[in-house]
Amino acid sequence: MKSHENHYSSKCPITFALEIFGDKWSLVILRDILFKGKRYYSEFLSSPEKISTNILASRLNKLESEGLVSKTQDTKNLSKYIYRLTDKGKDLLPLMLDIIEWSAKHNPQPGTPDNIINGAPRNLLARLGENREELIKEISDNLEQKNDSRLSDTIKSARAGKNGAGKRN
Amino acid sequence: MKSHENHYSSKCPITFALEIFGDKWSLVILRDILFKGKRYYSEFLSSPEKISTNILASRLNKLESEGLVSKTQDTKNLSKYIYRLTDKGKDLLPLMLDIIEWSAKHNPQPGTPDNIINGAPRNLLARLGENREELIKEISDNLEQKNDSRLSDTIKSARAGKNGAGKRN
DNA sequence: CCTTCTTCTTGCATTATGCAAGTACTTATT
DNA sequence: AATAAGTACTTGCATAATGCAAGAAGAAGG
Repeated sequence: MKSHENHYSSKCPITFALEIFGDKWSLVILRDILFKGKRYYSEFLSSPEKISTNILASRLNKLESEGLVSKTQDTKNLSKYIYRLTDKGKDLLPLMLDIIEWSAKHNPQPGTPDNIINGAPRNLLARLGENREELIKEISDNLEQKNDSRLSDTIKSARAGKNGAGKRN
Repeated sequence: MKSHENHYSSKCPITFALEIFGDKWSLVILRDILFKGKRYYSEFLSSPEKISTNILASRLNKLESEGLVSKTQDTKNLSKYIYRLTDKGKDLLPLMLDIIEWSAKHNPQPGTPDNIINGAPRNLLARLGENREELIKEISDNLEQKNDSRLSDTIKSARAGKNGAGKRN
């Protein structure tokens, strides 16, 4: 990046944000971490959207350099790296929930199971309407959980994704 | 788009949303309508981000076909068209406000005027914290206003943008 | 060792975006 | 009426971003 294009300059907040995560893949990666509990390169690769390896590497690198994601070596397997959200990355949770709500409202999907409303888990949407702040805190607090048994039903269903009748695309 | 790529299929809400406005320019256009009160092609062209004419035309066309924006001929000048947000487009306002809040928190900008916090108007941020729903309703209701004199201070300052000490980039 | 796992990198094809010029219609000016 | 200026685009070509397939390098497992 040339110095006169530095985005830490006087500019609109929308432009600032778009330069950091306004591409085709960054929010998909953040979704995988936030809602699917993913942490490894290979886990991101296995998502249904099929990001290619070079793009994934470059996005993870950018997200790390922007301070949204941290990268640490897995002490149990030195060829693996653990990607986690920083506080700056976790602060995107409200935004992600807004996207989910908007899509749930405007993406009519006939014939999906009862517990999924337009691609979003029903109880996640319900809790969004009831107590948004509580849900945000719960998801945020549970980010480091490795064992599903300690997770709430809301988070479990969110991580399960297309549970029930999964017709893939 | 091939039929098997139709985004109205069983898929995650994040992916659904990204296919509609997850590009470099859509949210910039929506920002101009929501916060700057812009409605004409030439007004979008004059934004500091300098979108090129072909991209602007194709994005407006896509936003219209996705139902976020409506296009009507200006009865006072038949060579002009008015672009407005539909309800589906207006429903992105909470998302836009979250982006603004995130950027305001994480985009440190030294030496900007007192009324601008990291690129966002101070009183907009204040009202976001105090009564978010009221602010959303106010901005939404005032979208059709042509005459600035009837707008609240919050909306006026938001539309003014880099008011005070505008160093451009 | 030798194979497999894991995280990338590299080279090349395809798609998206950027830039400059041109077109068609409408409005304003002379 | 003729000309110029305004407005919303389109078109052709250059550059940049993304997609795909293969390969490289260190770690783990047998």
